[in-house]
Amino acid sequence: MGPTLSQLSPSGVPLYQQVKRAVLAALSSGEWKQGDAIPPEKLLSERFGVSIGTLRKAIDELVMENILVRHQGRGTFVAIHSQNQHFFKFFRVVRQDGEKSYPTTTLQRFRHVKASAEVCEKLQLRAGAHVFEFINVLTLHGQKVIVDTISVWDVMFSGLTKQQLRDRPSTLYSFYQQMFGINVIATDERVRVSLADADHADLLSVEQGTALLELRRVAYSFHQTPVEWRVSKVNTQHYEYIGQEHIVT
Amino acid sequence: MGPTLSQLSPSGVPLYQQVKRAVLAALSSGEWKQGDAIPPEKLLSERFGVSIGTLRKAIDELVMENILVRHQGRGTFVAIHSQNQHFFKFFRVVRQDGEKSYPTTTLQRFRHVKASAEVCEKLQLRAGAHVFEFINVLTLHGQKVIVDTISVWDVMFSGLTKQQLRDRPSTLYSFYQQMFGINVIATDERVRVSLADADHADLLSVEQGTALLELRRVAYSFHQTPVEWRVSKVNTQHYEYIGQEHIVT
DNA sequence: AAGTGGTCTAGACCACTAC
DNA sequence: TAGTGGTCTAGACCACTTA
Repeated sequence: MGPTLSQLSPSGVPLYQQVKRAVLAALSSGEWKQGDAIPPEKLLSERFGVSIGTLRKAIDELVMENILVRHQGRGTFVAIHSQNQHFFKFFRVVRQDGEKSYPTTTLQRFRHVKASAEVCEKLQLRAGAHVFEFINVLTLHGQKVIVDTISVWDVMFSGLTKQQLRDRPSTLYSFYQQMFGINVIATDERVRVSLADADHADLLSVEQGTALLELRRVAYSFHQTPVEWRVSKVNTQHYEYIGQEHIVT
Repeated sequence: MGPTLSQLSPSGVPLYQQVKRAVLAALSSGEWKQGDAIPPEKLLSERFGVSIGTLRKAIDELVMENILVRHQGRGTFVAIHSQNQHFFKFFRVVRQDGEKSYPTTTLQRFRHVKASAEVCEKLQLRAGAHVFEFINVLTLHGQKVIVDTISVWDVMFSGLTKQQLRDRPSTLYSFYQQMFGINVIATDERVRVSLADADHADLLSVEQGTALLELRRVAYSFHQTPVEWRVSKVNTQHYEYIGQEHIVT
């Protein structure tokens, strides 16, 4: 254990933000892994040399960002993506009657290719970098509703295979965590309309030229590092996308 | 001023949440209006009979929900919708290069009609209630991009006229605040694809049958009271919808 | 019973704003 | 200079979980 934060930095940066950074550092260094309980608040406040109130303010923000989860009486844990409510933070397609359902995934294609200019830009890669590109078809209530085309940097996901993707027992982001130690904590998602090409029409069992919802998403890990580029095409005949949900007051 | 909250309610509900409710009550009663500074924290903590820390926790949550805005050294204010960053919380259509721009609005139609079954459901009105229904065309960078069809309950917006809507100097939600004391604080927005009918094709200068993005939004005030039902049709040829924005960590 | 997070207090001092 | 919100402390007691 090093020196306390308050001794290190009279930098004008609030203490609780320094604590937050230190916790994030411990997370991305792998000191605490997904599903782990982190040390109790009392212990952490001593480790960082701050009061319990300051420590709690730092943890509060990390909880708000879905990076940690608190359970009264049990402890504070590193968030797991496969948990219900967290999953639907990132998966926002529901039936038009509002019914939420877990999708089942079918891996359609898996390639190792040179990244296109667009992929390089979105993933902040230098030109000529290679990516794994794979296509998933998602089924909801027995209907094929979504086609995901996903690109990830081959260096970051070194060793990724078709078989691993097929066999993963959990959600994709949970798989990223378990196999590669990569935590998806935020996304930037844009929506537009596009028309089904021959491939998508086939995969979704619709006519070519059918209007589809097109989601374009960059997923980020700690320190705003982009880790995944995804284009989803959604058949919204019976489904819809949750753009903004009610904030309860 | 009444008795303090802590004396009133040993109900098991956390004090800071009771404080939050009391502040919301003062807001919806009109004691503090949009743009007003609310009393200083010290004073409020005495009024509600709680410590400054507890009072701050209540205010913190209201700030997080964009209902209040803090300015260090100046005070805490009731949020105004026409403020830049707040406006784009609700208006989430941007150019595909990411450029944000304020829309200009043209009122296309204004009617006083019996609410349809769907409108009754969304606004939680009893069958047979009447609404004002009006249609706006929104222009971005000189192009007609969005058609909004908006319904509000006539009782809640009593006296609303075509002329008022045409002459309003500010955003629609700011207008709701100023003229009717109605604060929009949250929305529930769903997105799907639809094809342009003759009317929308005409208003947007596109071919009939063009694929458009369809946003279906319920806007809520305090206590989850629905105040507006809106269906927006967006031409996403050069624009896109922000589904989820990056959370900075 | 022991240990965890959840709430709450009663201050202190600092940074910023207005006068 | 006075008044505001922003940060921070060093506790206390409560509610919940686990054993």
